[in-house]
Amino acid sequence: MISEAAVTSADKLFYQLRKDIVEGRIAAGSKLSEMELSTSHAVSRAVVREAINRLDSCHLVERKANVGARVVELTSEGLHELYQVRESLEGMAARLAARNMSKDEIEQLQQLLAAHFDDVKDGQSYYQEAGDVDFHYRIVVGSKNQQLINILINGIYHLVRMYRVQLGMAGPRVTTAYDEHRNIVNAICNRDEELAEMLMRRHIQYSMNNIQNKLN
Amino acid sequence: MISEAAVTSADKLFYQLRKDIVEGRIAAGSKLSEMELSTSHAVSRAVVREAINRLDSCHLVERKANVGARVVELTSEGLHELYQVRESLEGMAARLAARNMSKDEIEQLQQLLAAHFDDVKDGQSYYQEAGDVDFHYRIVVGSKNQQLINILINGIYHLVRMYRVQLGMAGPRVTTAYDEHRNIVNAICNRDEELAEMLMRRHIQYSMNNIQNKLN
DNA sequence: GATACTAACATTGTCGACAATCATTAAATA
DNA sequence: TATTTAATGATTGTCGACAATGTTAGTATC
Repeated sequence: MISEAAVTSADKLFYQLRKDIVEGRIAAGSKLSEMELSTSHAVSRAVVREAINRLDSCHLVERKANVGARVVELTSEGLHELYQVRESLEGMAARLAARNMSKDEIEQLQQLLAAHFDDVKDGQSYYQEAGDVDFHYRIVVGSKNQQLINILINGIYHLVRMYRVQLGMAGPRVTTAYDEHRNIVNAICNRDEELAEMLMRRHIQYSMNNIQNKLN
Repeated sequence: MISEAAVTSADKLFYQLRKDIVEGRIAAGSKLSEMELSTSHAVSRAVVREAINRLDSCHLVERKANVGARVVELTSEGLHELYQVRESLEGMAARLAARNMSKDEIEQLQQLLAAHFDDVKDGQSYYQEAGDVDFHYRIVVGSKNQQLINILINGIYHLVRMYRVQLGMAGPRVTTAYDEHRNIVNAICNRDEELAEMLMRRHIQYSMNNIQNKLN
């Protein structure tokens, strides 16, 4: 989807730990011991420290000086706050995508949606999440705003995925999410910035309500 | 304004370098040499590396593996992108502030505005920027959204300040900005989320247009 | 003279050891 | 017995040295 070449050891460890945290192999709220990771992954503490620093950058762990780093906890408030930020940023992304996406990019987006539709029709809800992620990625990238792309893709999305993975995906939203996606694409295709932003914000609000239920 | 206790050496160096970059003592686009900083600040390269990593986290420098870190460049596009993100996030902050600020906090905000007004009346535009920064800080904090607070205050604001400091503050916006602030406070006081967000977004758009002129 | 290769240099990445700080436990005192 | 204090152990912070990579200058070849 998006290539992240790991050139240095710290890169590799960072990607590995990020994956382990997002997918729950390292439990939420648990402590990250530098020594332990150092021995288990066969690298020096320096690269462990650098990896942990980067996890801190994308808000997956919290560091305290002279104490250590803990994986963030998944709470109802945290999810709420995260999705408010997401609503705001992705709303802007949709607006900018309507302004800046090329005809080609829009066409590809429509094709993606068509493929997505076939999956829904055939009842293959298995691919739904990957499709959803891909959809949002393309719009964010289509905004052409590097700052925005960076904050969302290198930062917030991993935390979002952590909530989704560890709380389990919802079922009955598959088809309605498709309709929402279609309307957003139409707005972008019509270069209607205002509508694209509004629809994206609502889409994310619905999405949060859907996950929120799992947490209570 | 907001206390950041520097407990470790890396903290101190990070704050120092951040200040030097924001205020232009370390030129935009220049390279950060680990050895050089290590000797000039009398610390080991390990703390320099940690400090640089943190500068990377708040988008003040860009790192390339096996090559090094450079201070970001100040470009017209960069400013534009930054302010689009700011508009989106601070708009949401104003909305949430209208929802979540306590009566006390709102009253303090009004007092701040009154003091600000006295300054404007007396022609002391000198304090205008500090006042403006303080104003925006309080609304962001008033949102009570930790994720939002973190992204803005520990991340974006320093880059914003970098643009403002190095491009010089604008003059004729002092009084009109005051009016905009007053309207925003009124909306928050009336718990009008919709209006608060809209006014904040416009306020930031105006603010950007004002700085944009300096770059061309 | 321009280009490709090579070698020396400079810079970043990684490592293991030591110093500083925090957490825990045990002892002492009220 | 509850609370404070001291000492011990474990963990993080910092350091200097070595390894790996990128850069540059010089040489050779076409």
